[in-house]
Amino acid sequence: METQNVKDTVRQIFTEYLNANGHRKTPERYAILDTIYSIDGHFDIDSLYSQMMDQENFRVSRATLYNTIILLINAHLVIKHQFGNSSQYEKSYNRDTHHHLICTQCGKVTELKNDVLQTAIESTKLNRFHLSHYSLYIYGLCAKCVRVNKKKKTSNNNKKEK
Amino acid sequence: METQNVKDTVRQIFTEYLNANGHRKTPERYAILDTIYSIDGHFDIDSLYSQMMDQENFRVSRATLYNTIILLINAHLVIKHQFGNSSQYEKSYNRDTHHHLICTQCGKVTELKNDVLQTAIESTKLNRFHLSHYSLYIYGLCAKCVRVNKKKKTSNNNKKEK
DNA sequence: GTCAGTGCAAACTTTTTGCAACTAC
DNA sequence: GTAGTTGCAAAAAGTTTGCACTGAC
Repeated sequence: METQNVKDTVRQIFTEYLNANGHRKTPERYAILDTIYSIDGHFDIDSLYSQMMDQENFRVSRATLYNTIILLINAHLVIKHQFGNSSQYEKSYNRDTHHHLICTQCGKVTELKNDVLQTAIESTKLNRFHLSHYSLYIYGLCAKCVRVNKKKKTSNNNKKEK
Repeated sequence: METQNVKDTVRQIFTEYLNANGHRKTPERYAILDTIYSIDGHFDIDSLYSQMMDQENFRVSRATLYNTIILLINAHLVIKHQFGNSSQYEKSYNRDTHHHLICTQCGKVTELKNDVLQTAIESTKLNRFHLSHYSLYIYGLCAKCVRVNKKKKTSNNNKKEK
């Protein structure tokens, strides 16, 4: 599906959600939705704020961003993650299910797509619990940081030998 | 393994970690470790602070709690979670690997033990990434909240019909 | 016209930091 | 003795809230 198509579809879904819940259809809300669906990967409130100011030239307050994000989460158009210090978000419509590799050293987040894993999680029987969505965070060292650590170790050993 | 045994073992592991990294073995650090290994399930800094004050009668500052927790995470004796607003922690030595069911309505966190799932995750091939640990968070509604919602829905329908 | 939604600033919460006092080594 | 640690308070960072104003309905 093309980007524009996706944007149209999610706008429609959002409209239905707003109608169904008696919320108003404000220009801010659609501008925020549009901006989010222009972003690939993760973002936090601050970078969304900058993006709207600089790229889209649309002025909204942070309070409105927080308010709207909650609506979008409820409409299943955005999902929320909590790695690092601030909450991270990402668009969720028309996206493949994926998992996250998080480097504990540099904080870099990489997406991992794996059908076997996905099936295993989704077919798990849950007692007395009604699944909505899930997040798998895999922590470790990215290739770059493994290299950095090896170098550091070598230079430390040299120091000790002196 | 008995609780006291576990406590002795983790104290020993912590000592080795502190020695290996040139950190001092202060009474605060051991008191914090001990308290953490008295807690079942998750805790945040605030509840750890209260627990040390009230139950253990040991006065430490929050700053020291934050500092020490980082050491314990590095020593693989504690793991950190980020559901809800504040960071949650739990002891990790001698604990079965488990996953988390998080109710999106009431925030209740339940542990889920599932070997099939665990094996599936651990046997996943990761390209250019060196795994350290992982967290699977499953979001949805707990049995209680499903019931609450059903009731609410019914009473809403009644309202509409009036 | 009405009330939900917005912007702004202040408040609040959680975590980090700077610095003087303390203490493990 | 001297550096690593601690406690305290202040600062920072992220998020929520109160309130007057605005605009969607």
